[in-house]
Amino acid sequence: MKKKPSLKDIAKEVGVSVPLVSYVLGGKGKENRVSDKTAKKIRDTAKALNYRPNLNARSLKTNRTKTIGVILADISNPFFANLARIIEDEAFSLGYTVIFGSSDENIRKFDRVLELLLTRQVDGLIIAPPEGSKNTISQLKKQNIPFVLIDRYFQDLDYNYIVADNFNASMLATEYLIKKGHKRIATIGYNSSLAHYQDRYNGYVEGLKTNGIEEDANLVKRVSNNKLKADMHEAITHLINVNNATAIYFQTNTLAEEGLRQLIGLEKDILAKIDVVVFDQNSTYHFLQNFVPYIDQPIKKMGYYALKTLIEHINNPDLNTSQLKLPAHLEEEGMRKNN
Amino acid sequence: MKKKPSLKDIAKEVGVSVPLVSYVLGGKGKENRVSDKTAKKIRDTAKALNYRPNLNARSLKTNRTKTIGVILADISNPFFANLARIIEDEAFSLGYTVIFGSSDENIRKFDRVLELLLTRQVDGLIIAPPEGSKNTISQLKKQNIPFVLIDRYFQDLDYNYIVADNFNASMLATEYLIKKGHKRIATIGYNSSLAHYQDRYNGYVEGLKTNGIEEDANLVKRVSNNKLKADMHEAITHLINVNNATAIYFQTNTLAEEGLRQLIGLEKDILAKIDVVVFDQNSTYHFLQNFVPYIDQPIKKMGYYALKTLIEHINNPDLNTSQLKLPAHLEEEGMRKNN
DNA sequence: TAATATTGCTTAATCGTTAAAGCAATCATT
DNA sequence: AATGATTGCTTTAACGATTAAGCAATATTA
Repeated sequence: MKKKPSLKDIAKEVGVSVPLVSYVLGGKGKENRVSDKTAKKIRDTAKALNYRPNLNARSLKTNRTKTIGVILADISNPFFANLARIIEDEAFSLGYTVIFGSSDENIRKFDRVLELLLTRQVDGLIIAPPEGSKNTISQLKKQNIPFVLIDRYFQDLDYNYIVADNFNASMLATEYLIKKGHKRIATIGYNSSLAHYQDRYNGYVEGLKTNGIEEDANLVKRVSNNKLKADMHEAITHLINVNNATAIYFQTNTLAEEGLRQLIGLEKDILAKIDVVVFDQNSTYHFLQNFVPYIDQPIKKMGYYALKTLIEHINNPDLNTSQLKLPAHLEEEGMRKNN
Repeated sequence: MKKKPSLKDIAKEVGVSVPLVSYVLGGKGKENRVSDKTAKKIRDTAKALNYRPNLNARSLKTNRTKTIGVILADISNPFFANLARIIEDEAFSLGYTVIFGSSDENIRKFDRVLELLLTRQVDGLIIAPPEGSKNTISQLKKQNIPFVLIDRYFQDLDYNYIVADNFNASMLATEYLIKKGHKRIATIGYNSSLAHYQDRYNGYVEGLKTNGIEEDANLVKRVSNNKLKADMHEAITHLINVNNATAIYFQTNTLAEEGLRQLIGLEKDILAKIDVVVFDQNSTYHFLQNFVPYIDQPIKKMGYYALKTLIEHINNPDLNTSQLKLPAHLEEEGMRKNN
C-alpha cells in the first residue's frame, strides 16, 4: 500500500508551507489570511491527490479522538443490537465514531475490552456493566474518564446512568396478570445481583403486595446464564407441574425466548392456559398463536440520552452526574406495533 | 479530565530519557541493554501512574492502526448482528479493533461511512457492499486499500470476496419443495441488482428447470426494501389468490419475517396448506406451529475467512485476490438446531 | 597497558497535524 | 516621506511514541 498523501505532499506540490495547507483545509484560511488564489490551489491539489486528513495525528494534537467506546453484554442479542444501532446513528450524526465491545457478562472479558478501548484513547464510554464490575467502574471514575452506564446501574450516585424504570415496568407486568384474574403468578429471572434485575424482581413483589397477594417463594425461579436450557427446563416443569402456576412473567428477552420455546415444546397450545408477559419486544412473538404482552423499553431514548449525557460530560468534566430512569410501558394485545 | 500519563511522565519520574521507557514497556529492554534495575523502576512507576500507551501516537509512527472497518447493511438485522459479533471476536483475538458502520443499503450513507473509516486510518475493510457501490469499491481498489467483500460481491475477480454459494443454496430450497410434490413454487426476492440476489433467483430457476418445471413469471415476485409491507402484501395476496402458488421460497430473512407475518395474518393455519422455505435461520421460526426449513449460511466461516483474508492482504499487499463461495445447506425438519 | 568490547544510557529525527509567533513586502495615513 | 497597518506567507514547537545513531564509562582481551 503506497503511502497516503499528507499535508506535506500537498504543500510540496503547491509550493507552500505545511501549516498553510492545514489552515486552508481546516477551514481557517480566511482568519489566517491565506490568499484566495493559494487557497484554491491548495484545495484543488488536495482533491487531486485524494487527500484525507489523518484523524489519529489530529487527535494527538487536539487530545480528542472523537471516538466513544461502547461496551454491551452481547451485540448479537437483539436488545443490544438495537441499542447499538441507535447509539451508532446518534454518534454518527454528532461527528463521533463508536467502537463496540461485548463483555459476555464476563468480568475478565469486560476488563480486557475496557482496557483496549482506553488504549484507543476513546473520549468517553457508554457501558452496560456486567455483574461484579463495580470495582472496575469506580476505577474509571477515579481516573476521571467520562462514562455513562446504560441499561444497568449501580445505586451509587457518583455515576451517570440511563436505565429503564424496571421496578415500575415489573409492577405493570404483574398487575396486568392480576387483572386477568391470576392468583398464582410465577416469575423467572436471572440468578444475578445486578440492580436492574433486582428492581424487576422487587417490582413483581410490589405488584403482588399492593393487590393483596402474598409472595410464594415457589413461584420465583432464578436461572443461570450459562446453563440456561437446563435451568429453564427445571423451572418451567416445576412451576407448571408442581406449583400450579397459571401465569409466568419472564424478566428478560433471552429468558422469554428460551422459556416460550420450552413451554410450546411441552404442549403446543399451552398459551391458551398459561398467560405470559415478557420483558422486551421481540419480533419473534408475532408468530405465536397468541399475542404475548411485553414490556416495551424506551431503547431509542436510552441511546439518545446516554450519548447526550456522555458528550456533555466530555465537554465539561466538572458537570454533576445525572441519573435517569425512563418509563417503560406494557404493550397489551390490540396495540400490536407494526413497524 | 486531567492529562493521561505519557512516556514522558514516567521518564521524568524515574529520571531517565523517554526512549528508555519506550524500550522497556515495549518489551525491547533487553535488546537495548537497559539494566534490570532501571527496567524494574520503569515498569513499577508505569503501573503506579496507571500508564496506558497511546495507540494513536504509536500508529502515527508505525503507520498501522490495528483497526479494521466493517460496513454492513444494518447491524440491527440479526444476520448482520451475528456476523458482526463473529468478526468482532475474531478480530479481538488477533489484536485488531473493529469499527462498524451501517450503510442501510444506501449509497450515500455508504460513501460517508467509508470516508469516515478511511479518515480513521483503518488498516483494511470488510464490506457488504450495497447496490450501486461498485464505483466506490473500484476507487478503493485503486487506492490500494485492502478490503474483503462479504455476503455480497461483484463478478469482478479484482476483489477479494467471501460469500455463501447462493445459487446452490437456492437450488436446494427449490428442489426440496419440488420433492414435497409442489408444482407451483413461488419465490419472493428483493428488487435489487446485487449479484448474490441474482444468484438466488437463478438457483431457483435452475432448480425448477432441472426438474422439468417451467418458470412461471407470475410466481416470481420482487419487492422493494423501502415499501416492504405494501409490496409484500400485494405479492402474497396475488400469489395465493390469483396465481395458485402452493409453496413460497423467501430469499432473505427480512422478507421471510414480513412474509410469514402477513401469511399468518391472512389465515392462522396457512402453513398447513402452503409450504415455505426461507433464507437464513431466525430464532423466530421456533415459535411457528410448523417448522420452517431454512438455508443455513456459514456465518462463522464467512467471518473467519473474511478476517483471515483481510489480514493476509494487509500484511502482504501484493497477494493475489481470493474469491470464496462457501456452501450453505438446507436445514430440514427433524434437524432442529438446539443452540 | 593500550586497544577493543560491552554496558547503559542520551540525543536527534520522524510520523501528520495544529497553534502561536515571526517577518518581509505592500498598502494606507497624515 | 515617515509611520503604522495589513497581507501573505514561513518558522518553530508541540502532541506521544518509536527508531537509529551517538557517547561516555566500565569491562575485557591480547
